[in-house]
Amino acid sequence: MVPTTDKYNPHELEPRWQKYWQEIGLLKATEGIAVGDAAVQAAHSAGADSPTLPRLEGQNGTKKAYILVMFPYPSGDLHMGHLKNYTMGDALARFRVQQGYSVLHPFGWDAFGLPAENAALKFGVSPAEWTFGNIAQSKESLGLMGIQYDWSREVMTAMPDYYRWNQWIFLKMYEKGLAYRKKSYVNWDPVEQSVLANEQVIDGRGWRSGALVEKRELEQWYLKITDYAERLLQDLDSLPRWPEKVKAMQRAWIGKSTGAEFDFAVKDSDKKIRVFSTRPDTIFGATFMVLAPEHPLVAELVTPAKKAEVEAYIAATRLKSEVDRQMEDREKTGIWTGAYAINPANHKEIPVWIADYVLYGYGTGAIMAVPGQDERDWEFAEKFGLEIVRTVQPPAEFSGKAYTEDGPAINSGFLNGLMMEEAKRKIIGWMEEKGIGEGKVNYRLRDWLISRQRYWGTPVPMIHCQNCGIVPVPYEQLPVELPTLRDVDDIRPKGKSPLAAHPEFFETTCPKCGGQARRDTDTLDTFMDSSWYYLRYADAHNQNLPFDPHKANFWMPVDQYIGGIEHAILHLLYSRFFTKFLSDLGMLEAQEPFEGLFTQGMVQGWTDVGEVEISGETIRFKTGERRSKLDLPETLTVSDARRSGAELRSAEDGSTHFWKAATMSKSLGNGVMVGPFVREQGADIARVTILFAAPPENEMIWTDEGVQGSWRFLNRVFRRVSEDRADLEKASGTLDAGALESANKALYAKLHATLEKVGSDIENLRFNTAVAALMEFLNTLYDYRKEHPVSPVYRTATRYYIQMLAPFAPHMAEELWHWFHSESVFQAQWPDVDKAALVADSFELVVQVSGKVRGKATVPADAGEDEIKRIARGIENVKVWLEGKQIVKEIYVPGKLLNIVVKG
RNA sequence: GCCGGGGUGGCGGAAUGGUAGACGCUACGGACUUAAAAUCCGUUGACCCUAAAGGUCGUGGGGGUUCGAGUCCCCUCCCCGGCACCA
Repeated sequence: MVPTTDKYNPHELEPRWQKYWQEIGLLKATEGIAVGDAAVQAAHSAGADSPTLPRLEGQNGTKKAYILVMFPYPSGDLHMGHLKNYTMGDALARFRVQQGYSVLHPFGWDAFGLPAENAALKFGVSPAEWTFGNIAQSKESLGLMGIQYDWSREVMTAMPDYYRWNQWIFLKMYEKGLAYRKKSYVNWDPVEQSVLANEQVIDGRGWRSGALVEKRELEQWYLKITDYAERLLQDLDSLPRWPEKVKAMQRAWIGKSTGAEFDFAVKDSDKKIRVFSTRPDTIFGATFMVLAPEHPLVAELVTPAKKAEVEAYIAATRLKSEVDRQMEDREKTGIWTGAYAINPANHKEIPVWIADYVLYGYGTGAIMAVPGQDERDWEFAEKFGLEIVRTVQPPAEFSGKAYTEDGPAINSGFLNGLMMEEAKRKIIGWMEEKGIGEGKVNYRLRDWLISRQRYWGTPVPMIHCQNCGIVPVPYEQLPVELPTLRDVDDIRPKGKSPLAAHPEFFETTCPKCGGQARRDTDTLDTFMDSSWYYLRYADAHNQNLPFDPHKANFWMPVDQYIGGIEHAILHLLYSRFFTKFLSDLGMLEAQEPFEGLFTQGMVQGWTDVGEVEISGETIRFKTGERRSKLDLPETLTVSDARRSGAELRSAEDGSTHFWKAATMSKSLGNGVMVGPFVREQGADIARVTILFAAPPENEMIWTDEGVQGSWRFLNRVFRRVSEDRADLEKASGTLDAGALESANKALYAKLHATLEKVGSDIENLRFNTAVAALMEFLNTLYDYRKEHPVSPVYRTATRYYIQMLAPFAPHMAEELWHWFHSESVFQAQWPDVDKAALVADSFELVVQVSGKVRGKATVPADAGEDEIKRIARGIENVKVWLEGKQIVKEIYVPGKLLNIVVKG
């Protein structure tokens, strides 16, 4: 017998039930078999009191639910901000368990990466030790919150039995021609001392270090994600349960544009300049050309007279960082090469310029400039006095410069009079006929630069042999293990991989010729680790493959993925790419990894930004550290502060401090830490606070008042059940839903309405309204008990109530459930909604006169329209408003409302 | 500039075209207490008028569709997020 108590005491009951869930393996996932079925059946055959039949069709008929939260970088002690998405995932997973689904709710660690290296450098511990320490701490916090995972499937990317499959996948990609090496200008992060992929450079800065990236010409490994560009774009349309925002960002990143690629001959030369344009129809208006300064043709085209100037410009461009190039406020610069090209459409000679507004990395690195139809070209032409010819007729009222919309072609020879689309078709046909070009689709997406010059990652499984060139490590030799480096100086970034200083690692023999060879000393981008971890959960201990396709096919796709918006492109795009690749390999049926995606809002905490001085309307900060972290100016006005939601509070020493809600973070030190909070207040209180305070996609502010509210609510639940306990334990007849009267009938109806709402709200992750419905129904239970004894309906209501509470406050629900039942509340089937109960036998009729509410009456549900009208006209106030008026028409909405439209 | 999402009480926020403001927080009043806390009960969009009732206005602003609009359509302002010389 499980011990029970009669006073709500989270500290006592929470650890007890956490232990119990571990013992019964509540979230142990099993392919194709409903979790807990055996236990449920045993409980039932033992005659346990349960409102519904157990789910017996588990073996083959059970639906699966794969609930996944983005696995974290192991960062040690967790605060409430970390816990929000885990709490959401846990509530959803528990709900699916209650519904009898086969649930996979796993957890793991994105354990490779720079923070561990940085910590190693700072504290002199090995990255592995630091990581393991953090994992232990984080796990403890998760446990304290009662968040349950199938820990038997825990994944840790820094373990050889995980990253060997990174290497395996990399080799498969190499076999398929999707992993390749090339020399190119790459993004170099001077702080991380490593290269970065395009996606990892935000506004010209490293996504993690924030350092301005430099361009370096290096030979690196790439993954050919561009081969999948079209599918990555198209399949976004197959994801209705993704936020529009994320899909829009991915579409923009892929950046598909349709146009043509074609050649311009160079005057007095056999060279050709190839350009890409989305508006080939405007070719007659091409009055000059522009090449990117890096374009290789520049050196060949430049005339001797212009050589010095052009070279100076190229040199100046090279000195500018990406950010500089953008910060110049778009003032166009450029220089004429002295050369001319021939416009193939009208055979005019047009000058060839170079300018840094043309990017070498996109299209062909050269453009035909059509100032009449392109704002940038117009600006350039205006500045340098180049010819402007309109080739699309703007509407009469048009007063701008370049006209970029549709219209009939003019000054365009055989295209004249055609609208844009038609003109495009015709000119592309003409180009193809003449052999100077063809229709072309271009993508902004670049291949994924995957090698990194850092230690704490997966070694690239490649061998460089003087005789044979690049040779892949044979599959049977995997994993290529990362050597344990103990000396901090061995780890320190030096501009090339730390592994390059370790002959014991890189010295090897060539698998092909057996001669002396050298291992690749770079490591793989850690985003590779997270691109397929969700598949490893399906089969976490497979020694022969990354995962068994059968198991992956059972669980995939992930039904609900929950995580932060910061991965809208990075992780989510890479994962979609990997899923498609593995699917092409025949490893997986799913074309998309995540069927439902939810991006949760941040958790904010009230933060003391620092002491301020106030003179009149002006607030001046006396301290600066937190202020600058929050991007606040040194002085601001009182009204601006108020408008931003900030508060001025007096400190104990009499000074005034500036307080503001800010995202909880380690660096601000404003996080409500899980351990201390749960020990003082309780896990269920924290869970309810997180889930109720705001819609989950919004940011929420963690406040003491919110915590108070959760405490009050849970106490009221506990008190209600506890006060009725003795009566509820007594047998009190059976519930006959069809024979209920008045208050009992109303309670039953409200119960089922709540049941339906809570169920659909959880499915749609609207936890805040689900909790609100539970609060509302609790008020109903209190109201009922003021006037009525514990009855069969009330017993059922209480029982369902505990079940409905369970996803949110699982510890309390389990406690209360065990007062009356011997199995877990999560093993009792979620009740079915009695649809008949939702049909009331009377309703409150709203009577409007000309659209304004003038009266209400309770009427029988089966009242006919004529009777409704009669009742409505009998209402005193309605009579007053109808007095002396002529009824024009009456609109009756059955079960709801009657609108009497009058005139006069 | 372009794209995506928003604008509802003092606050967080509810509302399949059908009673706007559910639920909670705050505040105020009351009960309990020697007192405080906790708890419980009540009030809490603005305004008018009440003995009871009732009425007017109200979802950023302006127009429209409709018997009826927070919700649909057009215009406009503002806020948040993303992208931004991508030819």
